[in-house]
Amino acid sequence: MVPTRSPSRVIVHVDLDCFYAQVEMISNPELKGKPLGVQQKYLVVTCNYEARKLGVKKLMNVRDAKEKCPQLVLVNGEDLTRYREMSYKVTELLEEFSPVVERLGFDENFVDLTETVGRRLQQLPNDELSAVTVCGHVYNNQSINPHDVEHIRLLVGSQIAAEMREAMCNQLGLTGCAGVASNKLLAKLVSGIFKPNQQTVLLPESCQDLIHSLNHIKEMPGIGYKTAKRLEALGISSVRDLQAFSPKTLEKELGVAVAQRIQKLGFGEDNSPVTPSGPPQSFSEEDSFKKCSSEVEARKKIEELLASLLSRICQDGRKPHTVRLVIRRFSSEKYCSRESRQCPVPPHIIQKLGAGNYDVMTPMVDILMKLFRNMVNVKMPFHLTLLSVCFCNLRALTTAKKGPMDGYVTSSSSATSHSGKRSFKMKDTHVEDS
DNA sequence: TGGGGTTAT
DNA sequence: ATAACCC
Repeated sequence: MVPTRSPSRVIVHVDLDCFYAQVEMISNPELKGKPLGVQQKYLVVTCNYEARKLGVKKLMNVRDAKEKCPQLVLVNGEDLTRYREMSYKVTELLEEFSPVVERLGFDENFVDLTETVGRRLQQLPNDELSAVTVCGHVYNNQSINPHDVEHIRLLVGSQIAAEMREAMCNQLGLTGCAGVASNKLLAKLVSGIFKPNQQTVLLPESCQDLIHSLNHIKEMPGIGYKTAKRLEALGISSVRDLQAFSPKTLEKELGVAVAQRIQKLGFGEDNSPVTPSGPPQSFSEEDSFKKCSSEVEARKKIEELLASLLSRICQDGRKPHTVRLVIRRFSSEKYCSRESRQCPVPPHIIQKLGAGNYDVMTPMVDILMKLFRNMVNVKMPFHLTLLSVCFCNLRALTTAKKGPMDGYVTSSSSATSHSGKRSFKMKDTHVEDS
């Protein structure tokens, strides 16, 4: 046997255009054609292209946006329910093309099309292979080699990407971009090249051009705020700097795992798999505000968050075995510093969660207030700017019944084993059940 | 900077 | 429990 090299992958990154604004325009078609912004608190978190043409940017202050664009129509987007629902419709639609779909936020998905492409090529007679055409743009306008199998595979990927966008438009009324390449990093980078509602395929020969088109390492997905700052301190600001930097020194500075991963990113290499997201691992609701400084005030807010969460949990059907409370304290210095406490959801409450129960509210609020007092000394003055409640450690069912099935792997226990693994090590703070 | 999410340590 | 990353 000759060692056989696995074929390179075909990955598509699908990125919806100004997603929240699109959902709002579907909800209220009168908004179409007008400059529209979606507002959360005092921020325009996203806006449609009419608004962008008039100078509105993402995450712009409402004041600045109105000043730039007085005709701007604003809708409140603090309730994510409709966005979340539409987001999962998109993911489910994409899963029809390949089960290997990974969500990134609400408006982006990666799909591994390697097998789908392989199957399509097998269906094709050999003499038609070189007749395969591209859908959409080719990055750099690079010429296609009809005798290069890798080219052909990516072109078939571009055809499938076009079918995906057609289906999104026809079935959901949504437009978006797509990028097709041999890994997630490159697919993501190339999807943004032609912007709204277009798609682009990257052929391997243009890979270096694509990554060097980035003006700064911070634009590299996977290099965030913190790492970019540390790299800058090392004199690394361009992708070329990152490529040329001593690997050993980088490992000492960032640790071997991060160093090796990001330096590979710098060469356009990314072997991370498209990991099917499946159902969410956690449900959370949060609210930010200028000031919350009393326990009763906090309880009120926590009750609101909890009520929404319980209805979501109920719809999902799975049971959360852990609950967490998150706070943000007012402090001008620390950027985005949050504290949290979590504990197990008592078994008798877990049981009640299915039947749309109302009397879980009171005991759950009691638990959350204990977590609250564990973090906040309510006898001292305090100033919070955010509260968040999170349910996680979700499991299919609570089948602890004894019976003839004991010792067998049941569908519920196998469904639960994966998510059950990750949290048993975590420490929960002890709150006595009231 | 909102209101979410994920994984690694 | 926190810190990093993503949108």
